[in-house]
Amino acid sequence: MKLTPGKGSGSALHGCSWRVEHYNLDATLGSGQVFRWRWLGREWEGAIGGCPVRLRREGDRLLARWIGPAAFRRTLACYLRLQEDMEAILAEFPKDPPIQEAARACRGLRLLRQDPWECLASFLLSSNKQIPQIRRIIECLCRRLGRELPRFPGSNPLFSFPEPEAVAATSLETLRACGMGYRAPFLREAARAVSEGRIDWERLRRASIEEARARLQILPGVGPKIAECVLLYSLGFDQACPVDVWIRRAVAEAYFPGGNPSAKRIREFCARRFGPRAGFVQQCLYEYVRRRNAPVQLNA
DNA sequence: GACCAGGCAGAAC
DNA sequence: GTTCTGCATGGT
Repeated sequence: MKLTPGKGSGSALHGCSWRVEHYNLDATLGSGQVFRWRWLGREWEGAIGGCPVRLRREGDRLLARWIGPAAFRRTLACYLRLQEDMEAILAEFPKDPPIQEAARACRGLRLLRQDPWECLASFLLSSNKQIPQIRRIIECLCRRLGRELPRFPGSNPLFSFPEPEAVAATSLETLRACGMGYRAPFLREAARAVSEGRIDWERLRRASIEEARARLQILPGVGPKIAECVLLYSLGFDQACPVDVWIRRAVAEAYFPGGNPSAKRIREFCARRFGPRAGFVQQCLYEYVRRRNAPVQLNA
């Protein structure tokens, strides 16, 4: 069923633009912190909170169109973290040559403020998977359990991220049919925990990072890396620092030459060295080493 | 066929 | 406490 924007303000086509500095949209939407944006050749298309969105850069402006209420503009600005002072954030980066080099190479790379449920579910599906595979699994999940959203003229079908209640009520066979393998029971249990209120996002936002981290790691399948992703990308903890295989290799190479530090030692090192904006530092380093070692197709 | 991927859990040491 | 191993699946 193809839906078209109606005349009501809740499903109308809206647009706006912001003047932005140091905002690399391609790097930000393609940097492995989020998996559902797709490049259409001239602009990015995605869905936030059930609203289809298209984004592009033109000169010093960031242009947005969406199908939904006019007030969605504020939601979008929050999601894109447009109010951030990147100069001030970069000033808090460590002065180490490896970090400064990564920061220079990734100027304009931003962090997003995502929906915590979508973020948790996405990174639960990310373990031991490559980004293109993660994207395919999530797309399949949305097609099967999400709802079809209104389309921009000429657009392909777009689906919402499924609600936790929908995932909680789904059979493991249905989940596994999306190619998620052993992660299926982890995803369903997380969906149950969220839908039953055992994971309370507002409470986690107000908690200390230590408490929020511990509460997330109670969930099966959520360890140090996935917990840090949720803390950083959706709950507002900029000091959170996901350490994955890329960060581990890069940090070991730069700071432990000839050594073979354990994952735990690398995590502790990053938390200590990267400072209060460790999440931004980590994102720059991640993007930098991925570009260097395996050129990223940002517009793919 | 071996190895790896935005990891994690449980067993072995 | 740290290290090793299996886990589903798909790509190289």
